[in-house]
Amino acid sequence: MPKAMAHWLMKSEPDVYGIDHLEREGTTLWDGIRNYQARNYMRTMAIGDRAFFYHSNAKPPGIIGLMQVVETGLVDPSQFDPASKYFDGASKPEAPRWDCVRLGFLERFDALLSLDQLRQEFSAEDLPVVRQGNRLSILPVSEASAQKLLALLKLA
DNA sequence: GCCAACGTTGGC
DNA sequence: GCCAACGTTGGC
Repeated sequence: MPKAMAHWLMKSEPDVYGIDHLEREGTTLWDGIRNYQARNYMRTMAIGDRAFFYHSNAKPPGIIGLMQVVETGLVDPSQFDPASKYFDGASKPEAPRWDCVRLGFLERFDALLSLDQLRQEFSAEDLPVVRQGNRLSILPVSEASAQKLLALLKLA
């Protein structure tokens, strides 16, 4: 039996890169991740995995769309670009410190599922993004929570 | 604009 | 290896 696809939650600020940008471009390199835990989660992603697109620093913040992993194990080019805010002088091309994945647009939901609503429906154990102070921009979503999220998002 | 949470850095 | 200082995230 094939391994079941995993689900993720990935944050981005809509003013910087939101669901509108992704819908327009079709796919995007999820670059600029400079947190080891988030990077390590990306390393465990497989092609076909799905990710909920979460708008952070938005009014209100919440889940707005669905993406699919289309390419894995890519070197993040911004770490070598001195003009980039994500430039990392300590990372060497022969041993890149940061990598990323490519994500494809799947769906934009009719209504955003706000953080307030998420807090009503999920505990911090079931969906870590609702935990106060959680700054990690990439989080795993359990299969049960993913199915519940999809049901809630389709209902809206 | 404030500030809680928390990862990272650097002195020792 | 400890931990204080610092910087960043991101909700409010």
